[in-house]
Amino acid sequence: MNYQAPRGTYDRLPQDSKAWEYVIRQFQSIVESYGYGEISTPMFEETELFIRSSGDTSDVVSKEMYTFTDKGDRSLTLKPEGTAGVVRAFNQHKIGAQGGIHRFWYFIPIFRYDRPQKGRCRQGHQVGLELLGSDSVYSDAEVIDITTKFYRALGIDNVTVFINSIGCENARKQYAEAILQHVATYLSTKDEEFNSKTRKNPLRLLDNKDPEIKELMKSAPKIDAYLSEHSKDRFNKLKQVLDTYGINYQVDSTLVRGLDYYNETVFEVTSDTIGAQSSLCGGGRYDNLVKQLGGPTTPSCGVAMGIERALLVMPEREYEQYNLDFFFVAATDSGMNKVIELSNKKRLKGYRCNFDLDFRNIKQQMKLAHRLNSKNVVIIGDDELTKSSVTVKNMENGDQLSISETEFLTNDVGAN
RNA sequence: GCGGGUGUAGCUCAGGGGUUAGAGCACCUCACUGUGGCUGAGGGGGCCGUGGGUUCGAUUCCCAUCAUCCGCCCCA
Repeated sequence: MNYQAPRGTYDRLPQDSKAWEYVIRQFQSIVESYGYGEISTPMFEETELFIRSSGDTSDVVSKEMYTFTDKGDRSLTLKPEGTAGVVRAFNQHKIGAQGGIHRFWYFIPIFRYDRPQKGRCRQGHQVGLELLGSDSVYSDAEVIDITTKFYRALGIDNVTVFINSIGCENARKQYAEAILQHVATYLSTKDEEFNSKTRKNPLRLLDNKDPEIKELMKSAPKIDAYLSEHSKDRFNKLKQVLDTYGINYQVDSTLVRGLDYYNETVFEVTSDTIGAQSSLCGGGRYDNLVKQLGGPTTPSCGVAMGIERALLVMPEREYEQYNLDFFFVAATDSGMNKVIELSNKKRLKGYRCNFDLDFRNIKQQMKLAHRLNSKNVVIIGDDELTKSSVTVKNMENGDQLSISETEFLTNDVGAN
């Protein structure tokens, strides 16, 4: 029997990890420059948590969750998104009890039972951040600013953020009603499944790709008309602040989010180069979620960015070519002890060192050094042993020099 | 969950109802017993995804299944 990774999952091998680590490092250094701290929550939570936060009509909850019952008969779910866990931890540890603003970042796997496709896996990975405790438009702007900085750091040019305001819950209800009225005649021609799906979340019609629906939605009412004065002012202020930041954005009044907890500002960055899964990240405000999950009133916003998708659109870049600084070669058996001694001393100084565990002949050892991409080879044979010296060979240009052992250990010869 | 494409060597891919299934790259050995890459010569490697059917005979045709890719859907 040959085993393979479960459908929709993949192994990340060392050669893929350079790009991966680069992405994570960029994210981390950006969010840390804004004072965000890492939060790590369990990979699974009570199923109820996700149903309460994302909403039981969302596809994520209704058909994509990895839910299981443990031996204590608890219903648990591998997390399909990051926000719910952070908010749960925030409430559990009473972090918001004294008020104030709290900034978290995370890097997590997410699990969704869905048909695998380009940019879509059953175990995906996200980096994200949550800014809890501020209802200021400056908090929206900060999150959007970090998002654009992140993509720019990855070399993804001309990042455009699509933004929209979906207002407060009340406005959304009224607007949803208006949409339903607008499509009433059309709905009467469709089957029951489509009808019930549409009635549950009418706003999804806005970004539907069906040409017929697209045409129909052109004449549909716009959300602006249903926004409260407060929401409108807020959205206008946000646009001004984004201008101040110099952020490239575009208002898209059809932009809605699939998870129920969002309100007011929502945003997304897309790419047309990765096929159907064009969304690189999604975020927005969730002013009621903390309270809804049992905490204090805590207006908040956040964003989650898909790592797999970022990697798809990211331009190729050169990563460091060498995996080792020194590969030690023992020309004869008597050199082996010295090889171990010197490689360990160099390792303690932070150099990446290795040698042939099988101690084959010098030619084989050289080949191995080459294959392991070592910057230098250090040759230790009988000559070197009697002179207490080493021969250092630069593997790029083939230059070779003989230096004393002490000089080799104290100098940074061959380091660069 | 629905539709379409593809599964042949480690990788990229040819091929084709009939002895022993190919190429390029990679790998190993030797030329080269204290020196990798370059060159030359040689070599190892395959249940042709899996299960069933048709057939004298299937890796090739048919069905199923699994995986993978693309689209729908959904979303990151």
